[in-house]
Amino acid sequence: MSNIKEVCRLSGVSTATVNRTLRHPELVKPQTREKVMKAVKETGYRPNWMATRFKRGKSNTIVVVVPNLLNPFFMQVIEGIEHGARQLGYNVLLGDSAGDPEIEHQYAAMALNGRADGLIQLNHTFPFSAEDEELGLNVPMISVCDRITDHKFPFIELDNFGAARAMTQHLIELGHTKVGIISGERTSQVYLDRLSGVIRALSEEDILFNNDWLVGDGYSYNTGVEGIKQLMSLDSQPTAVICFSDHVTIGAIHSAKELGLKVPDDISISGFDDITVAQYIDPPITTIRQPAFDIGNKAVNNLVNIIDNNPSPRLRDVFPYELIIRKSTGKVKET
Amino acid sequence: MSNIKEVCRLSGVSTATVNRTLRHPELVKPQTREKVMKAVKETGYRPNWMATRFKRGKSNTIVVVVPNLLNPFFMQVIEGIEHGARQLGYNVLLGDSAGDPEIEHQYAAMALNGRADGLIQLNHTFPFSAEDEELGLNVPMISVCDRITDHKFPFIELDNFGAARAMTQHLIELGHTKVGIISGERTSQVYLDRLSGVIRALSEEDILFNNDWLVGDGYSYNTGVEGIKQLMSLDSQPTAVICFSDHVTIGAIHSAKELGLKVPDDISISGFDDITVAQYIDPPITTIRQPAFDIGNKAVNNLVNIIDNNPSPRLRDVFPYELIIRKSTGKVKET
DNA sequence: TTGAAAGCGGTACCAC
DNA sequence: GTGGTACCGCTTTCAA
Repeated sequence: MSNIKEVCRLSGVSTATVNRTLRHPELVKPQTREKVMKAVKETGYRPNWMATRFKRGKSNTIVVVVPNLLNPFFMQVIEGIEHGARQLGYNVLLGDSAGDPEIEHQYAAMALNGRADGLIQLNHTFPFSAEDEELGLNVPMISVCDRITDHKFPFIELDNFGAARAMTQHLIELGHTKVGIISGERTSQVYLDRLSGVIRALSEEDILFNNDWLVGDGYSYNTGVEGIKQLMSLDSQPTAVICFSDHVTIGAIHSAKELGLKVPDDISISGFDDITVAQYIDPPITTIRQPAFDIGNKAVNNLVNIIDNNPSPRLRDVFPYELIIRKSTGKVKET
Repeated sequence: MSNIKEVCRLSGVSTATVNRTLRHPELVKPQTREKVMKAVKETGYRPNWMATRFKRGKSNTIVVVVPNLLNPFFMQVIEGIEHGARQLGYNVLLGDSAGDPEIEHQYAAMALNGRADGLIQLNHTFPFSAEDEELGLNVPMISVCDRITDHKFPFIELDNFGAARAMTQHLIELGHTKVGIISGERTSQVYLDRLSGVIRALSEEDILFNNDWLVGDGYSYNTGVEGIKQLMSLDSQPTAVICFSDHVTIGAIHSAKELGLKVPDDISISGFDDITVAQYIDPPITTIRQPAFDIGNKAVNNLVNIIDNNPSPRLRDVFPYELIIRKSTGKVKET
């Protein structure tokens, strides 16, 4: 790999001029410019990225910490991040934490030693460890899809309360009063917001929420499988079940069918996210669409603003949901 | 952010000693070591990553170029890459090319200016552009899941020929002789390998492959939807269809059902990849399992060996498939 | 066992 | 418009 001095030798100018030619060509006399460009071409010179970043004291890199790469919803958020980052001149370091706090810590630390300029966190757990407290104070950071409770970090999220409420209203309109939930992770704020959306919609119609119908604690297919088994083993069973992610819904529908139930004739099951496959499931899933790409895109933009010291005054950015009605929910069965 | 000099001041030693204490503690007198460590703690010193990498002339970073983040199969490969990279002390830069050669080129160029030490390519298109020819010569690079035809780059892939042959044999055992294909991208070597696996298995039983039954050119759900429509509009229709990815299979099953066909009673449909959702589809998909995580893991390991100048003598690494028989394939319908 | 010092390759200020 | 040069922060050689 050739360096700037090589170019100097060939073109007979100083490093300053070579640099100027490349960064501010308008300040260089055309003839000089040509000489330099010719030498650049001949040597195949490309400015050393490390040297440049080092000198400038900026990495133009952000870290994205994800709990799980296999969920298309997260990946769509990351698509949005990646797309935005590229447009803003940033690179994306992928940090698959697999839920391990130690790994999260490693990735988070990258923002402390100049490896990265900022951090996007797709989890709701923070600080990752006690030592990470300093992160929050010193590192541009933003939380997506979930809020970090009790900490003052900017975050971007769906109107989870409204979405859950709308889904519940949809079920009530279909005649359901016995509404169950297969929840996502209980430790998250998202869980609380969605739960209260459901309860609110029910209470607006004077329907009482039955706590026995609240099961599940995760986002996997198996959460749905087990959730349905659990709900269907109860003496009094819900006629409709809201799952907190489409993966859970897919597991739940599968499980319901295995128990001999017809969806939606015997039981209505709805989802969250509207991942692409939702429409190809049998029956196609009624769900809440999240603008995942836009959320990711907004996240980088806000993050880069923080990095550039133009932080948005607001801590919270909320995106609207969209209720997508398909075939996995239907009128309540007459009994 | 404090630097090494700060630590020098506080501990009263030279930069050399501070550095040694951190990198080769055994060479430093215990008392000195303590002094230094105390100063490190007090200042919260972390060696500047950019400076270190710059000085060492190595980025410890690899770029992964993916055509599509929404396919769980790719993502599982990337999980394997990420996991292996972390263990080897490397970071992963995510390059979502979205199939755009210009973007691929941008990411590929990172390996030419010291931004990254190497490149893993999950596509089969290369060179991305004419200028990228130099990449192949100068940059540690490895191709995964697909082979770059006509270029001498190391690659890692499934035994696609064997897998397609095994799947076809499975269908033949079920009595099928009319076997159709909904193909993945036709420009890829994977396509050719799988196609010839199917044809071979058929010819071994003296069954002729009908070219009208070869449709499709992609990996999306919609490829499957359209593929089935196309096959079912023929005068003579296949009784079994092999899809080249599970996404395609999911679309195909959905489409078949919409046409009023029962799977597998009226038509058998099989897949490739064994992504997690395959088992939750109705009917659960008969498919070829690819050891995606291991493939990714192997890829980084090989790549890092190349980076370290210990390239494996072999250009090709093949992983074994596993035939997973579920319910989307069944005995041929008597007519 | 420790310290002095020469870089790594660009960048950008300042002088001409 | 151009060139000389100090410097970013760390690493490592060499000498003490």
